[in-house]
Amino acid sequence: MVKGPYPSLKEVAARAGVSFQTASKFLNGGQVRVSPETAERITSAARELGYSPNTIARSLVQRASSTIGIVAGDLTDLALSQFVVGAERAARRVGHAVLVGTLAGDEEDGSEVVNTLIERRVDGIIAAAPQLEEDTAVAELLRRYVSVVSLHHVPGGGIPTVGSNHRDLGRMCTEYLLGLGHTCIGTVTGPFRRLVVRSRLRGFEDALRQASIEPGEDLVVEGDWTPAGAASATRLLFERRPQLTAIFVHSDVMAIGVYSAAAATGRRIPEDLAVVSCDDIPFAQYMTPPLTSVRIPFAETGARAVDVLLRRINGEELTAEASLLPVELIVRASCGVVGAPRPLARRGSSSQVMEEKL
Amino acid sequence: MVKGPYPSLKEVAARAGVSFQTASKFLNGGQVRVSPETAERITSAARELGYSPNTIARSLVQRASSTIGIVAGDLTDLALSQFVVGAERAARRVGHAVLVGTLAGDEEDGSEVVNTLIERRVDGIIAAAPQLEEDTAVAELLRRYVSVVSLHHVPGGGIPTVGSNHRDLGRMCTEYLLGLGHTCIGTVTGPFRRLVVRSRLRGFEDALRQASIEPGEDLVVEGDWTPAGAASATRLLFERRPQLTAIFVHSDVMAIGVYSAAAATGRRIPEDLAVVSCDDIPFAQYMTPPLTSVRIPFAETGARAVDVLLRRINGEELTAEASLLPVELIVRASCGVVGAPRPLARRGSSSQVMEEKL
DNA sequence: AGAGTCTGGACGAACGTTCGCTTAGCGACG
DNA sequence: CGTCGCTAAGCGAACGTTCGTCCAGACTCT
Repeated sequence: MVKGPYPSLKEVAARAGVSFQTASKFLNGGQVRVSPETAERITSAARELGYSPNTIARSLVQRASSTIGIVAGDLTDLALSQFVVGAERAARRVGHAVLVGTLAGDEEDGSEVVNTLIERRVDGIIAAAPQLEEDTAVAELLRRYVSVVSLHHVPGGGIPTVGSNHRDLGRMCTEYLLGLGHTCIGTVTGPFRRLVVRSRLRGFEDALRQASIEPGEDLVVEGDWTPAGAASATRLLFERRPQLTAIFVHSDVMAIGVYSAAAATGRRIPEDLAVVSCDDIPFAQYMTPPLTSVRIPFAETGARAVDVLLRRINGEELTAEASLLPVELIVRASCGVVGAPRPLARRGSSSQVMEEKL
Repeated sequence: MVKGPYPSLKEVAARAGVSFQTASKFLNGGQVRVSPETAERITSAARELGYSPNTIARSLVQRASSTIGIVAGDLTDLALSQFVVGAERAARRVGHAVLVGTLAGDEEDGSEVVNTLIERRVDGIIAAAPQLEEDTAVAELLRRYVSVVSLHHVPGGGIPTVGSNHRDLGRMCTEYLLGLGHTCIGTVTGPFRRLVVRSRLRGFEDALRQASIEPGEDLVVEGDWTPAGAASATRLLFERRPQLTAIFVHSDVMAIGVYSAAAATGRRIPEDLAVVSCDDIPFAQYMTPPLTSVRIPFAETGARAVDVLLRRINGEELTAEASLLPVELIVRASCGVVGAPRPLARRGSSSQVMEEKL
């Protein structure tokens, strides 16, 4: 199915009786002076021919593609897909298109994906793949060729990050449980090799110390983001500390495992065990009992990432290494608080300020 | 942060002491004869300079961008994100990149998104947005400019479709329930304006008729893909037919609502009510009881879509209007069948044959 | 009335490739 | 010994834009 070639500026100009450069300036270039008659002739010629500017040629001379690349991890993950959606909309609003490369399999060659983007001369790249935290080859590639903003930490540094303050997040959740009167609180985390996980853990420990509780190592069990892994992690916590009354778990998907482990050991939620989680996926409100969880603004983060990236491309030197977005605790019944949800918010980059205080 | 300009072929050639056209032929063009010495000189010059071919310039002369566009609906939907991942990997494997445009808000201008892709001269477009079923403006645009393959029906026809046979799917689910001995079976569907929904409904009716059961209209209630909507639809079914013992629901997310409505009316699953659903999202196995659901191969469909698109671009006339992929019923406890999951598969385009038999 | 200043538009060059044609050199063949 | 054919490489043109410069005419000012 070969569709006809697109009409070029030359053809439009010929039909309008002007030089193609004049047509170019009028149609695509911004501010030009043409007489009203020629304007009309060019406009209608373009309309009749169905002219559509060839961005490829434009990019070639302007040496900018108006396209940004996103290297995404598992798009099936709700967090990442929301991020991509937010980024794409923001990019489109400012006239940029988005080229995505996925990095699903853990042993896929990230360099290959990045090279595809670089060969297409994207103006910049947004890295949104957790596995890039450990990939020095890709980090090198990114640093070398192109402006980059990342959602996660990239080895070697020098790449600005956007996201939320996860140390704050960990502290907020823990403080919430402490405020409810819990004193023996465990946590089921994501894999330790992830920086977010370690940050949340630090926040968890911060809060406990501030409440004069020693954050024992036996209160922490590493999970693997799956319900099954979280379930066995939870059972381990119960064995170590039968008197445990609250759990801070690092994802809603793992919270499912926490729920089932609680049921399996005869504990009721929230009467015997309070659970607070992270992500606030849509499903959280349909769990029984509905899950209290931290909403992380992934879509907004995507938009922010685009914003930061575009500024870097324009040569702005951004001050903060990290661009922070506030998270919000969505209170539901899993901690025993009933009635209308009472949001407990942390606003703006005040989060950063708070971190610096400690 | 302005990164240095990329080295061009001319620079590589100068360093290697050859003409840039020769370097071009050797590095990017396939089959050329160069002497071993020059080959070596060009190779090392390219390596030392960090040469990366400029696909933009290449696209300009070849009039093909090696890029395909995907117009995607709500990427947050697991089905669509899996589809996109599958498509992207398949495209990359054959040297194509993927430009995505999202169409999240129901009243976003689809034409704008498609225009962005067309201006970038994508070689073809994959439409993966249900809302395009009703958008004639976009349909017109697509038909006019570029090769297209769609996941959904596009108004006006003429655009090949990939996906699964949903009439078969509906029949399969219903037959499964009939085979279990149920005779009063209701269904909670998606919105009727979607073709998939109507196809599944036809399959549902096919199966009932074949079992000599009249498919009464009161057995069908339209849902809106949300758990809340599905819950009230389910209650309506119970009011109309208190003796109902089985429900075929069109998505796992809605199945959550079915479960809660069953609980609210004092029915146990699977003892009093059998539930079979569609999508088989990861969460289905963690519901209580685990949900029997139809696995639809979204990732494979994405890969197939790329395959079909590329063939169309190359001028192949595909025979079937629809390229079909088999679905598979994943049996879990929600229909009362316990023990090891017993997959019930429909293979290949045999599905199509079966549809034609009726 | 001549010099200066706009205004509308034309024109050449460049962006980094690919592609087809030409050419220099060289051995082989009739 | 002239011609043919082959190999390795060069060269010009083209792809569809943007951008800066140039130019002819009309108008203004002194």
